[in-house]
Amino acid sequence: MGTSTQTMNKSDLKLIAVLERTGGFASAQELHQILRREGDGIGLTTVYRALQSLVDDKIVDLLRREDGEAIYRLCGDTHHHHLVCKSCGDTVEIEGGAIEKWAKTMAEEF
Amino acid sequence: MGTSTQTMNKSDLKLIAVLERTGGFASAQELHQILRREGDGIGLTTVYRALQSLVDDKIVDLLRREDGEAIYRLCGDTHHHHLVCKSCGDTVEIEGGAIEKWAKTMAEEF
DNA sequence: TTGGAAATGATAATCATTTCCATTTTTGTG
DNA sequence: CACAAAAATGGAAATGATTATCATTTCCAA
Repeated sequence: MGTSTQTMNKSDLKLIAVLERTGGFASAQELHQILRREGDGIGLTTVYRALQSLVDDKIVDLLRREDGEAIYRLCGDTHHHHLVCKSCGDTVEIEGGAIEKWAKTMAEEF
Repeated sequence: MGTSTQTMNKSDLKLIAVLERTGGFASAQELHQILRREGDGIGLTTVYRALQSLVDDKIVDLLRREDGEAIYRLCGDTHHHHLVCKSCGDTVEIEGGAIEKWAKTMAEEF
């Protein structure tokens, strides 16, 4: 299933570079367009493959837009937490500061 | 955009009934199959429309499977919380007990 | 009964993601 | 360097969920 190789190829590095440059979230399609616009003839298939392996290697986080489209961003872009829902298995990131403030609020109630 | 009408039609009621009967999450496709299997000739389009309006009226929660497929369940099926990510706007439900236990853990650290 | 609005559902269109597969690039080795 | 095997690449087709269209049917008030 996953192609978790520990080895980083040219495409992986390209994707990391774009994600660094753009910062924040971007979909596979968007990342592909950006690279194309910059003159890189990388194929959409390769973009999907690279993102997949980066996610497998926990170098990139995968989350979802409201419409279900997958969006990616570099792990460690900001201090954040992963919340995994016990019932549906879905994972979401929460920006660090916000959740800790919230935790503090909760702490007062308990 | 949203067809939030406050008025409940036959299809809406059918969908609520299936969701009650099955409990838990189900995708539009699954709900459609279940109804079909039970002899109801309801169309897939209608299932999507009914679910959409139930979500608009906050009668049904919409979440996502890992692969991005939309899944639905009756609001109030279980005690749960909505966590809204500040950065991406995504919303996820967390089962009540789990998050409160977690909050308790966090409380100890603060 | 009747006219119009709402509902329905089959079909086609859309769009992200995957699969296939043939071709190119890299890599290890003598 | 040369060459074979392995890995990477990308275009095209396939897939699958969701949405848009549109002709037909159901509802209901006058």
